Amino acid sequence: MNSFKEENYLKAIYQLSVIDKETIVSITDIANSLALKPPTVLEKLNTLSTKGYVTYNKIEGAKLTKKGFDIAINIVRRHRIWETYLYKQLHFSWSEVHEIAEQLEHVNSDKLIDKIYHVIGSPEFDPHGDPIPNKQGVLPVSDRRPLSKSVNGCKCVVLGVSEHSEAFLNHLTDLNIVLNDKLVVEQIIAYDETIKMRNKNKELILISSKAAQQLLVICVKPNCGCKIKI
Amino acid sequence: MNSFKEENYLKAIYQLSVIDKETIVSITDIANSLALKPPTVLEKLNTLSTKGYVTYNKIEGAKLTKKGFDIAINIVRRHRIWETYLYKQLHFSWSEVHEIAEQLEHVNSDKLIDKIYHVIGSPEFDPHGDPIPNKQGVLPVSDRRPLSKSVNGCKCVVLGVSEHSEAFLNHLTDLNIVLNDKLVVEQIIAYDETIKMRNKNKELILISSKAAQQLLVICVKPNCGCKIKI
DNA sequence: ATATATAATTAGGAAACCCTAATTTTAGTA
DNA sequence: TACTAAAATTAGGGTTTCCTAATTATATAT
Repeated sequence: MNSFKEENYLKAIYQLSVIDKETIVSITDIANSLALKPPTVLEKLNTLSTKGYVTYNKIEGAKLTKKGFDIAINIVRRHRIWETYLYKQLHFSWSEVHEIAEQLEHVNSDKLIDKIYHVIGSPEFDPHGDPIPNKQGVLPVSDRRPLSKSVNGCKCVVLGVSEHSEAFLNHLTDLNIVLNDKLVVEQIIAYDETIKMRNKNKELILISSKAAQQLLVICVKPNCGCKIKI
Repeated sequence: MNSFKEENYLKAIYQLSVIDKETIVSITDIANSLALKPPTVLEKLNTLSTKGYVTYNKIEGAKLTKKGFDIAINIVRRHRIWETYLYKQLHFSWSEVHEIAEQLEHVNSDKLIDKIYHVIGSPEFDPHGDPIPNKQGVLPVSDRRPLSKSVNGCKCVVLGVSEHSEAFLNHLTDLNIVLNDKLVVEQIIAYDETIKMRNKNKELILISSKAAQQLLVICVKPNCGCKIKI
């Protein structure tokens, strides 16, 4: 019975809180993320608060309650399932998928989600490498981590990205990095932490620290020395 | 740029005007069909009118302009395509399909509709026998007509229904009438126009005039004498 | 023709959502 | 510490969407 708008508020708060567990979710953050103005957000936060979906105060910022979290994580689940379905089943490109999923995620039918989730093979991660929460809202665990946390000699596979901007995705294309690529880290340049690595065709790739922080990989061998905690 | 709500108004006006070309679409009709109150509808009709989607006055009722018609018919197109997709591709039952399609029809992506329409084989009619408008909003022609317009001895095939109520669909199930059944009309009882007919298993079926008006069929042989204009 | 339903309209108001323009806090810096 | 920039909040207002209650038309039926 909760609206499109409310779902988007809860999703935004969830997504802002996931970026960094410590920092508080401020009104300004939410306003920026939803393209609204702070007073609008404050007002809505108060009603969401009376409805028991969030708690809010200046010191702690906005926090989802269990009730609010359940809704938010479910929207995220729907979004990632739809994205995967559009990509794998209807052959959309990754750049097209997000916008349509933003609409489809609000279609309220658990049975529909169950069916399309089954069709795509009930995966734990979407093609971007983002984890798909299960029905209980629990995210699958994985050892994926930013490429930036690598050590020399590490062999890893590209699982996804943590930034979805057009600019970043295009940059990866330019660098000739694609999903499921195997990369071997040759050197991490001490001065600016640029990473020198080779892909499966032994081509040399240089990637900046900034970009490496947004590229998610998994080590081929466990306990290879990389800092696997994301 | 037109909202969910506006789309539903335009669709409602379209659907009410299709039932009977002559009768005017009144405020009360629209209010009933959308579960709203007359003043609400009147107000909206005025804004839809200034926006150029409808014309309205007490004598002629609400009428779609070309602009309004184009939107309405497109929603109908999306709805019927989604219903067919849910039924044929995701194996929903017909009773479940409508409610979900009511939501999906508002998802704004022509490319998505194109894709799923292609997947279901670009049919001209949905499994209920309802015609699917093409992109230009033109309905496919067909010789389907109500069973009630039959003549004795007519052989026809069940194509669909013009009433989608639970009660009517259950009644058909009770009568053991299913889509694509071939029926042979044996007698139309003069007094109350009850139709006596047999299905492919030669079982005798009696159907009231009221129900026969809602059951859409097509004659197996053209020019068999039935009044084919719907 | 007149009384009585039914439909349309007007009036007025509430809630949801969103804004700008102050004002007040809070935090960061000279 | 005092000043300033940034963030939060308050005040007040606009639009949309929906309502109830009252009024005016329009049919319908006796």
